[in-house]
Amino acid sequence: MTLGLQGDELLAQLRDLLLPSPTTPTPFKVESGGTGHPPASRDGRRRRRRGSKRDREDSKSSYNGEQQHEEPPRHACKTSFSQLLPHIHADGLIALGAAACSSRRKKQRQKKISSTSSLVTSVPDFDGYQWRKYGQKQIDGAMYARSYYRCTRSAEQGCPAKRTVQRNHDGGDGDGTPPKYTVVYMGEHTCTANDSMEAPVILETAAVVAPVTSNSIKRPQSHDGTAPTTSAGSCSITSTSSSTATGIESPAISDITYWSSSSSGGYAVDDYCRLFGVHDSWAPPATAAASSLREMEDFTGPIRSPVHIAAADGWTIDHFLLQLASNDQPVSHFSF
DNA sequence: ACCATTTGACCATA
DNA sequence: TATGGTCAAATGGT
Repeated sequence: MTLGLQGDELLAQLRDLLLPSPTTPTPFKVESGGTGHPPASRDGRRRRRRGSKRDREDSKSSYNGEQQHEEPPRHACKTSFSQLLPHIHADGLIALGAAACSSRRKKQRQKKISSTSSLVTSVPDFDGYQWRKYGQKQIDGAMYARSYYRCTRSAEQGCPAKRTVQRNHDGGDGDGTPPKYTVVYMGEHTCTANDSMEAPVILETAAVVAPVTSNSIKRPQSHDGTAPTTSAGSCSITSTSSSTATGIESPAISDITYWSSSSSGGYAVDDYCRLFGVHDSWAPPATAAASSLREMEDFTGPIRSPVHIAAADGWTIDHFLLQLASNDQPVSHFSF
């Protein structure tokens, strides 16, 4: 692959981008404890079980046959996040509702995440973080269902980071172009990567066609044909944020990156595009309320996207370009 | 048996 | 009321 250019320097930058966020001290303290709440009224909700695959197409909701992304191993998933949320007051989250402990009826919800950013990519899965899917929904007017993910560490560390992935209308429709997905990130990662594997990494995915067995951060399980994970990489990003604007300048990205800023927190999901020559065209999601988009000039925030480098021979190669920056081990490459 | 995924139900907000 | 977002039981794969 080619990280050749100012390798060390770029890595250093990447590291700077990566680290701040995950390890950024947060104004709040999340307690990872309290997860072991009893499954209160466990059946407070589910009544009937739909057919295994899908037995209701007429239903207004869900499953549209697309969007199956991987799902990282769930950690303390079943431990209700609601338990944690009340303690979270990160810039992005506003806890709504009241205590949510016993009944699901009182489940807590948070909304209004001020820090959001979106990006369009053909490989939404590899963004260096591990996500756990917690829902999928057919959005009104959208051709494909939207998948909801949250950081796998949300339970353990109360990381408020979330993201939604939705396939765009265009692309991937047999015309040879890989499907594009609009990934919207919400909230900042406050989790600290302790485990080697879950450390924020920049992933380099060299994919050329072929349904790859890329095995970067996630499990191969849902990587069947529908899995968007691999394919020629490309991306562009839009972001509505601004808080930690201490980014580095990436003079060369403007032509492929757009972002809008309006709130706080930022995802610089993009540098890697520049760094590794990933290209993509920004396809403004039809309904994307992405406000004012403007060319990205000063780039800020941590890198959260995958790095895709064209691989020869049609093989997909995933590399972990960067591992936790905390150690001075600049780069680790793994080829699969 | 365990674990990840699916997906209808539930809930909050617009 | 409509829609989006979240929960968690059930399913299916390993």
